[in-house]
Amino acid sequence: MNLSQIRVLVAVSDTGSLTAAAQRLGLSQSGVSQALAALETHLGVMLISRTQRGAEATAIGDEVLAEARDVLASLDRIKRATDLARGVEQGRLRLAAFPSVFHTLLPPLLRRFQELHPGIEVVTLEASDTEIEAWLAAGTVDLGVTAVESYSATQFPLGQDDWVAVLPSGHAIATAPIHSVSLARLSNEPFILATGGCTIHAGSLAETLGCGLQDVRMEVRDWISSFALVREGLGVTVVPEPTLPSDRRGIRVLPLKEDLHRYFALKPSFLAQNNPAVSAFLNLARSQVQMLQTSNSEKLLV
DNA sequence: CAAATTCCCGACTAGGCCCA
DNA sequence: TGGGCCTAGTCGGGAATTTG
Repeated sequence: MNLSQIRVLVAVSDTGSLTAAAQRLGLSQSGVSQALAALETHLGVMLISRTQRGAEATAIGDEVLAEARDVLASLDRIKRATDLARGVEQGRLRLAAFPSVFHTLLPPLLRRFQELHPGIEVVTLEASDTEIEAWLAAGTVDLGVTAVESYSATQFPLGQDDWVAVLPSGHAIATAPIHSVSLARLSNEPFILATGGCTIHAGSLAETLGCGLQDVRMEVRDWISSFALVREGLGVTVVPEPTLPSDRRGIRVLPLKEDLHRYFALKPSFLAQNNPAVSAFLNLARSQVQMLQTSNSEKLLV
């Protein structure tokens, strides 16, 4: 009996098939079959029941699997301890967020993380917040940035956006001598609804305020598209302030009278709670946020 | 509609290669 | 030399398709 056979046993149990286990371990299907058979021969019991529809642990297989997982967990702890002793830090962090977060909150944090942990590979994925939630639930990613209305215990505060109104420069409100406008006032205007791949957007904010958007002319995912449509005079929109374009010709930006924010939270996958790369990233985010808070920064990381 | 055929997937065996 | 892994070939069963 050896560690390779134990890894095969756990992989077959996790994936439910010898082929999938082989793909996970980087072996051939045949190699997995032989390793498993050798383990069963050595122990004298059938651990995995093979059928045409897949493979599943027998009763005694379940008992052996519990011990096998303990063995692999111990091995991981030994590896981590020895890596630490040698000053070697390796691993991978899969991080998902929606596009606007990659343009605003994350770059300084990712840059600092790579400086502190050059041995950890960071894989970033852009998605909508519903996709991110699904990936976190499935363990497809280790960490996700989600937009929330308030923070919960399992989430880690990352930052916040202020919402602003964007109007065509020739619009009656844009030419009026005012310094702010209410979302309630804009909710009756022809509206370009931009979501940025997030379920918290001008529409949901208006619903929260009890007014709702009365005349949504178009719904777009991309913030840049919404600015182009506003510039053409097709409607007004409300967007997070960091997404505003540098070229503001043809549009006017006004703060909202309502105190509206979009909060961002770092959320780890339940499968990644013991991942040292995830712990390292959360620790860095915590220290950066505290540093900025103590310097009286209005926003956390922006 | 039921039986026959074909296709595909998953698993196993035999034989051979590589390396410590 | 033996263990670990690979490729090629084979088998069995379910699903899909064809045929009468």
